[in-house]
Amino acid sequence: MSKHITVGNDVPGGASPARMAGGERRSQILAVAVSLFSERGFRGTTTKEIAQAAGVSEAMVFRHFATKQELYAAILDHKACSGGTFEPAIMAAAAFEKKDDRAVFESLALAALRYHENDPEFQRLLLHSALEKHELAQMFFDEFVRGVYEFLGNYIRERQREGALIEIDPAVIIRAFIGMVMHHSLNNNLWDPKRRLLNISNETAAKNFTDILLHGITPSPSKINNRRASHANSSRKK
Amino acid sequence: MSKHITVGNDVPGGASPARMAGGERRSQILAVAVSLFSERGFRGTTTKEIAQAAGVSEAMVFRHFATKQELYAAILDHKACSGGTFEPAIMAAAAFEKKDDRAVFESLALAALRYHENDPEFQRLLLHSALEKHELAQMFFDEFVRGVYEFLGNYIRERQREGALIEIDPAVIIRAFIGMVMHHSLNNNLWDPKRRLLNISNETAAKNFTDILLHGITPSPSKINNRRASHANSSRKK
DNA sequence: CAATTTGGTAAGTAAGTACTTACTTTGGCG
DNA sequence: CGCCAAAGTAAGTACTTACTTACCAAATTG
Repeated sequence: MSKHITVGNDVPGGASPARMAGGERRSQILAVAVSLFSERGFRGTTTKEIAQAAGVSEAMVFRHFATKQELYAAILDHKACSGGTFEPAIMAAAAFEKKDDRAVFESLALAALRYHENDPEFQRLLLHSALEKHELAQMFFDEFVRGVYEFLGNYIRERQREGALIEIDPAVIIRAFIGMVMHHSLNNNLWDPKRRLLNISNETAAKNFTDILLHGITPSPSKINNRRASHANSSRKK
Repeated sequence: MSKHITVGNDVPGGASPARMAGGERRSQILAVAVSLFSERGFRGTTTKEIAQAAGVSEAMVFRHFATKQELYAAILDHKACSGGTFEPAIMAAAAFEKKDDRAVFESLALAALRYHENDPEFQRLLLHSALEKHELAQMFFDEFVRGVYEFLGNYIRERQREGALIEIDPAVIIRAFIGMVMHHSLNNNLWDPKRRLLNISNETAAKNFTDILLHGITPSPSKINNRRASHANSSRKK
């Protein structure tokens, strides 16, 4: 009889007249909307474009999401909460306990760099919503970024008490380090996707940023004989 | 037929119903457009809003700027070229010649921080145009940012040859430092204008970022007795 | 097989949108 | 003053946008 056709819904190119189950279609619309919103922003994306990209009529979009705003909210919600934000605290937990400063910062940087490389839409989406003053962008900042500052701040304060780190306002240290990492991601995703100014792997970036944070760029006398051999840094290959 | 009621052309603010000279009105329209575009982006701002904000009819906007695009281009042009971009090379020229690394980086950071504080619209405008993939944002990046990388890169390479700086890819150093500074400005202007996470003066920020860049955050053995006394780090206050 | 629900569409609508046209006012200058 | 160019406007135009309405068809169920 009627075989339950699990429609191998191949959207791209070949017009699939596929009739999807409700939830499926909904999440498919969400997915294409994510990429369009991140590309063009909320105001720059039309519901017609979303419908076309999903391969359905505009009316279908509005069956699943009452308004364009609701669709946008669903996306930010999904991205900021369920989808992920990569929980750096957990990833570096081991390093935290061992008080291995290098590992703490390097693994944190690497996680962030990898996350943004794999999901560049996220950064664009967040920037768009911040510029458009969407409340959900503020919410993300308040919850997630603040959490990072508190967690890392506590770690730094402890290490300062132990004399392992010098006495600079921990918030400044965090801002400096997150600045290196996020600015680098922003360059890769937004300003210089061709990597013309700087083309290094995430691993190299994380290592170098951590080096700079921990030791600076001036030679410390006690370590002159201890300088690292490898740099293999191939920027500016144009 | 035509009941030409001359609606007393008064602007709500009790402003002048003035009839302006051409150039004046043009730059006034430009000014209000800057603030609207930076607030809502190109697509998010209507020509009607611009006209209303300038206190004239829409037709006047199109007399001065043939299209909305042209108006936008004029703005970016003005902002990126004549208006300013603060030419850091010149500002730090003395420090460059003296090879005073601290002064070079600190004055550069301070200039950038001050510039963005005085003209936060610029950063928003640039971000908007980058997200919207306006060619002029790319042009700004190619010309200005690339220039900074080349200029600073040459300086760093020279200092590395002299043994005053360690051998890290200069582009990485520049990215790291610009990252600290720009990310801090972005936080102040976009994410956390209330400075809840970190509230420091531009001077303190420039000094601390330079400290971190040059010496890192771990105590260098040879300088233990030489640790700075003052930090007065007062984040999170007020 | 009807009956009913559910995925889907074509063709609207009202309110924008960038941009134009045809016209009126104003100020300066001989 | 008279006149004319420039500053200004009201009221369009052609098109797009978010969102609706009315209808269809393919499953699922009894």
